[in-house]
Formats: sequence, C-alpha cells, structure tokens
Amino acid sequence: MNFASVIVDVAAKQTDRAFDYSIPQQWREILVPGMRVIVPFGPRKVQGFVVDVKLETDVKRTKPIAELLDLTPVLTPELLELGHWLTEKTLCFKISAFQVMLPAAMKAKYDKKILLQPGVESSQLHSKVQPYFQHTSEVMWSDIEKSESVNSFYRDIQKGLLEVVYLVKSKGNKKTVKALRLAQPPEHVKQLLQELPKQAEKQKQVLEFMLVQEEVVAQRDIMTVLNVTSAPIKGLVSKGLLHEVDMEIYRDPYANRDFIPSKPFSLTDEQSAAIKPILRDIENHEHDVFLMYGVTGSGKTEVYLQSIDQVLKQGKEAIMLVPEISLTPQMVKRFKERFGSKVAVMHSGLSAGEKYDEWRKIQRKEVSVVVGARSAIFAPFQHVGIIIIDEEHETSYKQEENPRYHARDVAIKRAEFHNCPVILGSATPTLESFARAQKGVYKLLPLRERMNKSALPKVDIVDMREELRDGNRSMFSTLLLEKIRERLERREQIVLFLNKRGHSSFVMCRDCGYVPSCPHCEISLTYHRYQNRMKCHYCGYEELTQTACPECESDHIRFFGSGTQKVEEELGKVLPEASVIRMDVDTTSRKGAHEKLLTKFGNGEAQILLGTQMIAKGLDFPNVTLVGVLSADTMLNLPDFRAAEKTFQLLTQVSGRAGRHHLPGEVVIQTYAPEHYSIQLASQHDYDTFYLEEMKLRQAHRYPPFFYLALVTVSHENVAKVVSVTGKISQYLRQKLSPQAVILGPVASPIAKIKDRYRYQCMIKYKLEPNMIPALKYVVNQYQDQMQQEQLTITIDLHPYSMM
DNA sequence: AGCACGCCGACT
DNA sequence: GTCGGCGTGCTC
Repeated sequence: MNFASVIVDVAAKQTDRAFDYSIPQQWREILVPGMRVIVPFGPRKVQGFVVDVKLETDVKRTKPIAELLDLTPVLTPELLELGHWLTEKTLCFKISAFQVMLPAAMKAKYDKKILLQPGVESSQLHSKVQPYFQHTSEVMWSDIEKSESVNSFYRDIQKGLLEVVYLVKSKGNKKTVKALRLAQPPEHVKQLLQELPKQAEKQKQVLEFMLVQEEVVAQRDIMTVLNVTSAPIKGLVSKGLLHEVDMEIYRDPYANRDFIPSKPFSLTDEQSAAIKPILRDIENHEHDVFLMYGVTGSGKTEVYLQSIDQVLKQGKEAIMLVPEISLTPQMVKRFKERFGSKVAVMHSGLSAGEKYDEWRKIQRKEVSVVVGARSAIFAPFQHVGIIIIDEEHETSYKQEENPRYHARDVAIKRAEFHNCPVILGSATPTLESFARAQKGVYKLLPLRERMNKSALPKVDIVDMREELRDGNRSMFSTLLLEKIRERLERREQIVLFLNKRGHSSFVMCRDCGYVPSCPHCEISLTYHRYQNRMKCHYCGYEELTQTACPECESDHIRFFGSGTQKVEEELGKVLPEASVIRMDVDTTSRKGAHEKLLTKFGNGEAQILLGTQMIAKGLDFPNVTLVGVLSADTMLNLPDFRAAEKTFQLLTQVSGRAGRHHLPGEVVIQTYAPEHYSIQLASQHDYDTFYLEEMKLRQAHRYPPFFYLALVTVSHENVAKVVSVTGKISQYLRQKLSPQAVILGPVASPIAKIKDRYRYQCMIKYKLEPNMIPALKYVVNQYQDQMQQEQLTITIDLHPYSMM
C-alpha cells in the first residue's frame, strides 16, 4: 500500500478527520491500520493513528510518514470501528476516542528544542541568546519559553542561525533489564568453555549456568543465583561468548503474593438456573444481555467465575468490570485464586507504567482474563467470550469527561461484535436496566436467596428529629449507641457509614448565617481540621479558618455537618474504650493504605470501621454484626432526579455488609426523613416495590427510563454571555426537535460557578429524535469560533449521569 | 491545538 | 520605515 489515512493527535474540530500520507518504501509491507505513527503536520510533528491504507489518494501533495511507532497494531480492526462508533455516540473527536482506548502511558508527549545550525558560531547570535549556547549546541524550548529573551530567539530562528526541532516521545515505554544470551551455538560454547584459562573460575560457572538455562537470562538473576559480580559476565561479553540484550519485564503489582488456587464451588439450584442460559450462549456463540439481579450474598461472583471458566475452556477471553471503589484486594484475590496468572488487573491505583504493562500482557495474549475498572472495557482482546459488569448501577461506569461514554453501552457494542453474552450484575439494578429486563430486551436472571440462607439483616430506622426533640444533640442516636455498646461487649465488629456527599463539614456564623464560600466557585468551603484551613473541593482554593465572622464580626462561628474526622472525635468522647479505624480520602490517599487499613480491621485490630462511600462496597468481614448509617438522607437532597435511586442503592449496599456469615446482622439507619419511600423500602429490602414507586415518578416527570436525556452545559467568565448563548441554543433546539421533546433551559447549573466561570445548561428530555445528534453537532459548529477565541465552552453529555 | 501569514497602530 | 499586536486560515 502506498498511502495511509491518519487521524492526528490534534483535538479540534478542523482536524477531526483523516489526513493522507505516503508510506515510505520500507514500511509499505508492514504498515496496517491500528498502528501509531509520527507524521509531519504543518511545521511540527505529531503522533497519529493509521485508520486506513490505500493505493491511491486524492490529495495532491502528500508528506511521508516520519516514524513507525508500533510493529503490531495497538488497535484491532474491531477497536478502530468501535472508536468511530464512540465518536458518533458521544460527539467526541476521533483522536479522543482512540486515545481513551489505550493506556495513558502511550499518549504522546511533545517537546521542542532549538539547535545551533551547523557552521554557525555562537558569536553570530543575538547577545541575549549567546549565553545559552556557550557550552552546548542545543537548548530546550521549555528553558527559554518564559524568559525575556524569547523574542531574540525568534529573530535568530528567522535569520536561519537557529533551527527549531519538534520532538515527539511516546513515553511510559517498556521497562527493560539487561539480560544475556549465548552468542554462539551451545556445542560451540561447550568447546570454548574448555579453552578458558584456569583462573577464569567464575566465567566458567556463568557459562555452564547459561548452557542449562532458557535462552535469555536477566543479568540480575545470574548474579544472585551464582553469587558473582558483573565482572565475569562482562568478561564473557567482551570475549564474544555472551550477547547483551534488553529483556522486557513487567512491573507486577501483585508479585510476591501467594494465591492459593481455588476450585469452583458447587452451585445452588438458583445459581445453576441462572448460569444455564449464560452457558448456552457461550456454547452457541450467541449474544444476549443478562441482568443478574441478585441480593447481596447471593453468590453472583461464583456465577461469574464459572461462566468465565467456560469461556476460557473455549480458548476465548473474558472482560470483567468492577467499580473502581470495589476493586479491592479481596476481589482481585478471588480472581487470581481461580485463574492464576491468566489474569490482568487494571485500576487507577496502578502507576502509568504498571497499567501499560498489564495492557501489554493483554495485547501479547499472555492473559485471557482482565479484571478492571471502566476503561478495561477496551481491553485489546480479539476473541472476547464474555463481558461482565458487576455492580451495574455504579455511577463510575460513566466517564465524566470526553468521551463521555458509559461502559455498559460499550460492553454491549463489543459483545454484539463478538457474539457473546454480557452479564450485568446488581442487587439494586438501575431503573433503566431493570425496565429493559421487564420488557424482555435484557434477560432477567434472579438470585433471590442468600447462599447460606441467612436472613437479610434487621433494619431499624431512627428519626433524628425525634432524637433532637428528646434533647440528644449528638450525631449518634440512643438506639445506635446502645447497639454499639452491645457489640463492643461481645467483641463483635461495627461498621459506621457516613455519607459525606451533600453538606460535608462547612462553617456557619450562628449570628448572621454567613457561610464562607469559594470566591471562584459557587460552593461552600469545606473545613479541614488537620491544617485548620477551609478548602474548595472544586478548584483547590484554600484559606485559613476564620475565628470571627467577616460579615458581622461575631465570634459565634460554628462547624456544621460532620466529616469523618469529627465523627471519630465524638466517638472517642462517648466511647473512649472503642478502637476505631477511619477510612476516607485523607487516610487512604497513600498507595496501599486502603488495603492496609482493611487488613487491620479484618484482623480484629479495631472494633469500629468508620468511613465514607468507599466502605460501602464489596467488603466482607464475618465478625461485623452491626452497620450504622449516620445520616441516610444527605444524598436525598441533591438536585438530581436519581437521588432516591442512589439513596436506595447505597442503603441496600451498606446493609449488605452486616451479618453475611453465621452471626446475624443488624442495621441502624439514622435519618431526618424516615418516611421517605427510598429509606423505608431499603430497610425492608424491597427492591421490587421501590422500582414500581420510582417508575411512577419517572414517568410523571418524564425522566429516564421513559425519556432519554441530553445535557448541554455552557460556561464562560461572563454571566450575560452564558445566559444568552444557552438561551439561543435552547431556542434553536426547540425549533429543530419535535414537539414531543421537552427542552428545559436555560437554567443555572447546580454548581453555577466553577473556577470563575459561570455555568448554565439546557436539558433535553426526548424519546425519538432522529434530529438530535445533527442538531447538537450544528450547535457546536455554530459556536466553534467563539469557543476558540473567547474561551467559551460547550459540553454535551448524552445520557448524563450527573447533572452537575 | 499550534503556527504562519498578514494587516494595522506606535515606536527607534 | 520597523516592531509587534492578534484576527484568519491551514495543516495530508
């Protein structure tokens, strides 16, 4: 092939198309779509993805491809196609779609440097430039970019004294170690071994070792096994007996850990019934979407494991998605125990290099199972046999940046391609999924019994308003305290859950009601006791905590809300004998801290585990018999039509942590809205009724799953501008879409200002709108120039999860 | 996105 | 006359 169509790494409307390049002779046989290349683009060089190769082009003057970055394509034909689909579905640039499918380490970094042209003396340069070239002939652009001499540099560049060179590096490369192999055939080496001088004892040892080893051995290994230094090895290399090579090694984050192989458990009748249709699909290479609706502790994971096992037996591969937050060591352990080294793990806790290595294992077909968070859905497998999404309702499956995709949609798309089943698993499915299951679009696989037949925990709802009336101003109700004391006495464990979302610890003046808020964002500041500072969680702004109110100068400043730190303190006051482990962003930010704290709790080193969201998922400690939810309704008041659903899911999830084993569990839910149906029904473990209730509301208000949503958010420094642009967009959409579509807006976004930029939005509720995508594309096109020139931003989220 | 090209105001 | 402001348009 003579020409290649390349999508270049420039995310902009005007460059969001393929550019044709000629393929230099030496690569004509090798280059295929899906490879990364470096191409000249204008005056610079950029990375790009080859999407097509062809014999001819309409372009008159093509430039040649400058460099080939891959010998095996990093995107399979399927993934290339998937990229185009993503572009259409999420309205993102092609380059963004491709980039999101690869580990971040493969994204190009650009740099510039300035070279002294050959034959030019530094004395010819501008006086300001000269000192830079005293001892060198090249200067990095970044070193002079901000200096006042930039202009002088420009001048010398124009004069031709200096040359600008554009560099592209695809960093995060393979990690290699120095390794050795025999430089000659073994027989030959055996003979030469005899001829080595007597005193070369160590060299002989090394050679003998090499003769019995696999082809390539890391130098480090030779040194430790034979207890020699590098000297004899060097000697053999210089004699031409050994050859130095680079050996690619993987950073294995789970090395040095023993996994005891586990065998499949025998399934309960319910599990067998659930797995049957899945196995049938695997057998017949058929595609279906299954919604596995199973209460906590019903043994979903075992069904996943055995389905995957079946897929592996067919020589195919499996993708298993779990929410980031529950990608716990416990979870990984279960997979490693069952599938050993066939498993790659991908989550955000890995370094860029580690993620790259896991990705490489997949690409090189060294593993056949990947367990990972959202982005693992793009694993470059070529024979996918099953895709599983655990905790299907989790919001982390929706990416909140471009491309704003939902892993579930990608999973279904990929599974259609591979003709394989998708399993969505949850104890509290999203209404969207459950509704589809009701309609028969998805196949429902119910698991209604807990595996050990243990009853679901008894749930008590405590009305905190009554507590307050009875004079209890603390954050622990009498009932909860009593139950905690009971467990402490019995040496059982307790999990306390604090939903920090909503109003977290903020500060208010009791006299005038003043609440310190961020000067750049419309959001109140959060109090951080540790540094005694107020911080903005959106832009990072911080200030010292005030001791007097800046408005009325009163010193009645009060700290409201209850962060985990404050709960811990109070717990210490009421129950000084209790040992507490606190888990939140502050205590788990260090790598591995999360795991360490959980292990400590598992070992019984503390009796109470206190934490936020992150302790709600996937934890399983046999000794936990009480779960306390400190304030169940903080989430309920969020400006989000899914607030009730999220509350129900969270409460159900948290309750599931209690009494999973032989000890019976109890749950105490503290709330200011005890009569709310989501709280009532969660306490009764009644998903079905919740589903029906919530569906009525969704239908009445025209929300999903009855209507689809699209959210257009406009932001700019100037309020008037934002309002007028949002208004025009709303108007345009009103006129383009059918009368059945509901167009709300312009309205201020729930967070009306972030980082000094005002935010307004237009929300569209629609059912069938073939014009939707074209209309939105048109809108973006119309404001293209303003978006560049005036830093106006318009973001479009189709099927948004967060209204913020 | 960059970057060059090009056309106007204010300085050596 | 030249330097430098940033509007306009292109990148195979």
